[in-house]
Amino acid sequence: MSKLQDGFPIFRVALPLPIFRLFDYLAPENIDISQVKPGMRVEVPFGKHTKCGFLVECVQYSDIKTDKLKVALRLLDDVPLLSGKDLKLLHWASQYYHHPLGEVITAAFPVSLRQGKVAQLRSEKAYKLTELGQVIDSEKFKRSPKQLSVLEKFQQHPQGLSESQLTAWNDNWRTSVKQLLSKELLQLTSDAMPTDIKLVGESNLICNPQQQSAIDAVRVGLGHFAVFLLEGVTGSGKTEVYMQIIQEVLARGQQVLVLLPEITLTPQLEDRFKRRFAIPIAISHSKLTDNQRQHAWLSMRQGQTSILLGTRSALFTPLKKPGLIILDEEHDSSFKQQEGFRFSARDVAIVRGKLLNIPVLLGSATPSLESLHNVNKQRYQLLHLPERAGAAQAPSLQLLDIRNKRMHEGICESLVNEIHKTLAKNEQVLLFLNRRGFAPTLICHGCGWVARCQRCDANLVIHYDEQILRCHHCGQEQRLIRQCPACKTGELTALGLGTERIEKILSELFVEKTIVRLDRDSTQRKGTLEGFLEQINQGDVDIILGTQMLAKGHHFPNVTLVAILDVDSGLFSIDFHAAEKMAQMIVQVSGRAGRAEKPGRVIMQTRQPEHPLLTTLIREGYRSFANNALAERQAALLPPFSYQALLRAHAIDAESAMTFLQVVSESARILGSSHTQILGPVAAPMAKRAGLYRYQLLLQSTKRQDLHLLLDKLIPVIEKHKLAKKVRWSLDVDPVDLY
DNA sequence: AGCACGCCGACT
DNA sequence: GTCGGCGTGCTC
Repeated sequence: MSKLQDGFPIFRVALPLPIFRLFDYLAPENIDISQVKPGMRVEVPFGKHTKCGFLVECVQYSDIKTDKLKVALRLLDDVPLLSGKDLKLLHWASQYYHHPLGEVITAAFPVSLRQGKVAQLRSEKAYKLTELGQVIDSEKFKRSPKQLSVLEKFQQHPQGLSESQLTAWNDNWRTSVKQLLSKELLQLTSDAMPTDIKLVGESNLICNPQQQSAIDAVRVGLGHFAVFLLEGVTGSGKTEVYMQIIQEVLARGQQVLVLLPEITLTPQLEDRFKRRFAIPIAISHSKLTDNQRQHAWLSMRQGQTSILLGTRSALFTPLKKPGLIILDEEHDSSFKQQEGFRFSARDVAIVRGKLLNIPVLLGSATPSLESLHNVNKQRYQLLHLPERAGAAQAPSLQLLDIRNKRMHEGICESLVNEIHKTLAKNEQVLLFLNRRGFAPTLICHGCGWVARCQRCDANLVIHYDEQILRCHHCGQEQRLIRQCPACKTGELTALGLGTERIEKILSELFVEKTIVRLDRDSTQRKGTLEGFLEQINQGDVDIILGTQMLAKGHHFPNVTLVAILDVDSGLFSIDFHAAEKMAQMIVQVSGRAGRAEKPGRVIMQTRQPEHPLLTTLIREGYRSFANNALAERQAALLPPFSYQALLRAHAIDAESAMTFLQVVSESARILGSSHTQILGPVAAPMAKRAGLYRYQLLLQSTKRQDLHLLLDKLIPVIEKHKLAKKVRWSLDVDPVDLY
């Protein structure tokens, strides 16, 4: 215990470590303590090395003996990079998700700032032609077409081009520009930014009354906290609503944060925003370089950019003048971070909106049950858009009972006929199967041997194209074998269906037709997806086949028939979220099809035509389904009518993972209130994965406060446990995947 | 997390 | 006799 003389304060510092403690340091000498503010980055000695931490507070006392305290090396910022409100948000998140503060704060910063680099917005370089460059003759560049195209680009822009303009034109400009600089055909220019970019954006579309009232509702709400749930199917004009509200926020001189679940969706929205708003738009997602993300982060912090479009990790970007947070496709589980700091970007966005006192706009065609529940509780305001803008009709959903029907390897004969009819009308067909590869099982017809992954409790998936067997859980691969390793004589058979196999079947059934398969395997190379989409929209494709990828974002106006080949696989899951996800998937896939004059049809192959989930969804729509599902959750006291936290543990041996959780569960039973339930520990649904044995303990309570108090008490027990290092454990508050 | 310390098996 | 395996404990 040490008290120091006045004016000799102690820094309490959060370090990016997986431990819950803060670390105390003596303030550096010769420092003006009145200028020191929480949130500033501090460089501190730590063990053998030095680390970049975050100042949490300045105090006069420390529980650490004075001789043990080290002196902080230096402050890295003149002013905190995060506002007091954003720091408060991070403190809240650390407490709510029971994750160490240092790691939570780290998550809010771009990589280079985490490492203690100077937070300076690097000004962009710009280039223009030299005099020599202006008179170059193209003959000399026959063998370097890339350089020639760069030169030609510059000839069209004599004032010069900035780095971001070049990137917008062509991602791979750097090498050519470098070469042209050394040939003295290009030069750096410090002239003002070229002004030949289009300054006037497209004008607003005319809205229908529902769109207009949604816009008005949020507009009126600007300037204070409120949550709006914009419910509107694909084609109902959600984006137009977003853009008109954004326009209003911009007019007030404020900034907008727009979050999307996936990277693949950003370019489309970016395009539409760029056409509408004649201002720079910052983009932030994990496929960008650290520098690009830092640039977006700093330019929002300094108020140089007013719109940020990003994924989950962009949620914590500081905003100089926050005006609105939009979270599109709010039901999407990608908003939940699934490792490390397991936060829900949707839920944290709402808390952020509350702290910043600005509205949060959630959008979806298939709102999550949580959000609908919050609407019912009048915590969120519902804004409903009509089925589809204009004359377009909602696609019709129908079940195709395939029991005892003649099948062409997974495709029912009557579906084959429907596909023929659709193609005959020169319309496109979309087939959905959420399983990639050729077949999920390789089995011996002679002895029943099945190809299993050595490291996981899973079968190996046949990838016929690549002639390999691959585990979809750990990625392990081996050559596709031809002989049964067990009996050496039996015939090896591919059991079950994957997209690769369906593609083969389709090419046999529809010989003359062009078929495109879109899944993780077929679109691995950068740009292939874009290429396929272009091909599809030009009408060069007859049948589109794919996985989950197809369910998001992309719209195919000439598709009039959508078939979901295996709808049953989502109906029988141990995870209570499965039904909700299945219904959302069906509606999202069906939203890919059709337009005004050509309404779409959705056919779902099933062996469960009476299943209440399917029948409710089809006869009464998503909202009825959701109401039923909520009633079921309420009866079973499942979320959102109770609160959950899942403690996962994995280890090389099953024994230590299990013992660890047993010890924790015993403490939990003692420490919990009468409103908390401790379920387990049990083996995870896939008990062995990537060579590790996995167990889990579910904590549940009808009172959120009780659950969190229990977790507060449990964390020290977990940390102190001697197996805590051997067993890898993680705590997931509000889990969305019970796997 | 990263690193040091420390105590037990197969090797020059 | 040592080198190194990873179990344990500490970092202000």
